[in-house]
Amino acid sequence: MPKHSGLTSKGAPFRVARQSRIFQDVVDQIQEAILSGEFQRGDMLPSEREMREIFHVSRGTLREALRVLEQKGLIEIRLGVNGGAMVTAAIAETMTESLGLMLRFRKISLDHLQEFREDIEGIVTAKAADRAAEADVAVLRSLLAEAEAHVAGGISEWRAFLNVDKKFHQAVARITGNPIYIFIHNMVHDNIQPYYDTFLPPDQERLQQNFRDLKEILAAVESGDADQAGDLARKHIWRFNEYMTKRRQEPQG
Amino acid sequence: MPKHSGLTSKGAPFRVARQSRIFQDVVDQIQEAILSGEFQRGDMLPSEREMREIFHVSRGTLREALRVLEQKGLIEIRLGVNGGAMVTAAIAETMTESLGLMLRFRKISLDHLQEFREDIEGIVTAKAADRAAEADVAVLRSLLAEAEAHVAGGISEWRAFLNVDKKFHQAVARITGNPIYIFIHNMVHDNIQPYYDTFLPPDQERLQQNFRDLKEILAAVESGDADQAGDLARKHIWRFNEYMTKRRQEPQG
DNA sequence: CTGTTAAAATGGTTGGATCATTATACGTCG
DNA sequence: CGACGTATAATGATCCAACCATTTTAACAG
Repeated sequence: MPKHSGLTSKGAPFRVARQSRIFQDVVDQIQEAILSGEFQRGDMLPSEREMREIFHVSRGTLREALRVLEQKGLIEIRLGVNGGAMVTAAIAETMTESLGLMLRFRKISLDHLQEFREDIEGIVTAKAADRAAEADVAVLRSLLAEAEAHVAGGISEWRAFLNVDKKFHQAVARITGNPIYIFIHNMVHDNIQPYYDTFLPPDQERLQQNFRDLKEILAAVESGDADQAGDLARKHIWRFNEYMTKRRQEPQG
Repeated sequence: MPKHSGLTSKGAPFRVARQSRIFQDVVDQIQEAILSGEFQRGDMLPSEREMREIFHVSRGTLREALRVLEQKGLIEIRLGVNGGAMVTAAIAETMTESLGLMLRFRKISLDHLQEFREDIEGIVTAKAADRAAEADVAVLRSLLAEAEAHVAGGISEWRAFLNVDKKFHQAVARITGNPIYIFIHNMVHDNIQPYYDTFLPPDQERLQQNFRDLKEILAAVESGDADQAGDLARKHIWRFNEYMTKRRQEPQG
């Protein structure tokens, strides 16, 4: 059971009524202050010794509250003079970490994640094809040119190419205009990437294949053909997944 | 920046090298013990006073570590004798909470979430139509019958109907065989539900419409028509979103 | 002006004491 | 004997006061 969801879910009119847990009250108050905009991203919370007096709690209790807020991705704590708790908004990062935990916990497998990634990439790309303005397409063209340069450089620029590839897909996600797709896309990508790094050795043929994929995807987006753009994106991811899966099972043989 | 992702992402071979933070070391050790299976779900960690001696840290430091693990969804702490830190695996719940934070933080809007939900529901249902075995269909049929009974009961059973509706969609997600879809589906649902409760008053006509939707979706799944199943599911969600959006803007005038 | 050093602010850690909660064992009374 | 209250002990929650470690800033020496 989550300690408290954003709104009282389930229609149940009662809360768990757990008194105790003073630090939770501190967490709630600070969280509200942040969410209400009273503290903006980048603002510093008062020092621990000040807040200790404000809330009338011991420093230990206050620090437990700060640990929770830090883990939620709402604040970041730095050391030294002028240090302290700074408001951040790294919620997406904590979700990425949670997905990583699920993977390591075997609640989901890499295969599952790969399947999901195909779908997300397909949907996102299809939507992008529907909604892309000329300026958006220009961004993609620019990234494609960058990628082409790295292809010319051969496998020595493999990593640089992958970096541009990531930027390309991020740019596509951004075109949808819906930040959830950007979040989900990054979350999945960041958790799959380490496996690519481990099991996908640099390879000239795959470098070129990848580039051709991007080129075709861009063409489909340009022409506004959502269905084809989606299909191409799915196949693009699928190819990589397929190859990685093979490589992943070879070594263990 | 996330304190540490599941694997060293980005290919950067270095860590941030922050010494300090003894509690982080404790967090890492306990987390590893849990992820490695040394502690299974339901197991109890030693008491604070025991762990204080094991790790050679003060109780305050240890408690900060436990707070972090609790917030991560890895443990749950209960009070009283026989209380203590119990290993749980409520990672999905923390992600649901994080999505709620994003909503409240205005990093994403309800409209964005609704769009995403249409896509997820469409994909999931299409996949279910592809993969449903006879036993799976039987479960859906049973749920549909349950729903029908509540429809007959009229709007007084509105909430009961919604409950079955949720179960139906969850069952569909389960048919995909991919736990990510279940997670994502629940995460989105649980964050949207409160808005439905607030802005969608019970209504006989909508109750029947909803039931008809489920019936059609089941039929599509039964016949294995993935495309139609996906379309129906999308439209099903879309209709509700559309209506809610209208109602949501009326009161504000 | 530059490099070094001292001071101060701030988070991090410690130890010990006490309070609050709760399962369990015990005992009392019907 | 059984139901109900009560004492007990284990465990987390909180507090307090001191001290350590890190880092910025200012003062200072050359």
